Amino acid sequence: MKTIFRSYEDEPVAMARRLLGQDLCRRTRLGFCVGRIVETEAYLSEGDSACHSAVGPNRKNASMFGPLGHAYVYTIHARQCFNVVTQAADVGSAVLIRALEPVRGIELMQQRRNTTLVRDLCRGPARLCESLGIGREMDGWDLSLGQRLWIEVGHPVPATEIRMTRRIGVTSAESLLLRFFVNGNPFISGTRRQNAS
DNA sequence: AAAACGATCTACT
DNA sequence: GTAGATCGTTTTG
Repeated sequence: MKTIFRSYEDEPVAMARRLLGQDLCRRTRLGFCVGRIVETEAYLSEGDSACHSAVGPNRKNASMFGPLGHAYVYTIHARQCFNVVTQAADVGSAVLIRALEPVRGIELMQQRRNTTLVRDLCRGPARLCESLGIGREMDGWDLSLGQRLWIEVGHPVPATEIRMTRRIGVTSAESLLLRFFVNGNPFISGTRRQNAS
């Protein structure tokens, strides 16, 4: 299996940038799905009170402190969010995958999401998890195994096409938002509605 | 035991 | 743009 990772020992910001354009792959009994990563968000272990690891290790966020290069799957609003754990164990930083451009297994995604709108399949962290069938059972999963859930080299994104949103104090005084996305890509979140199918 | 809270999403105006 | 749904986890009484 090819991988973009020379090492998982990266700062979340560098990882958030490098993940753009890579393919998130998912295989289950139901079939094979692939989505190209077009939007990410870095969560730093220090100076960010919105980061789930800020409260210290607990049962829920344990995998965030676990081995690097593993998955951290979190439940919120009755939905799931998928993260890639970065840096060494015990640090507690990760990159949230916020949007994918559907590449393979679109029919299965449509089935899982119960919609035919391709644009709405993986636009948003919870939607992409539903499309790929990523649940809490994948929390802590080793992405380097190349089975069930992993990341492969996709279409690289030129640095000039990468945009960043940086905001401070969104949800609380010391929170930090570092969002990266492929400029102009129709599958990123926050863009207006588009035609069906 | 009940209420409040979220790294969200949908439907509706 | 915003109200309401959603449900596991945390907080409150």
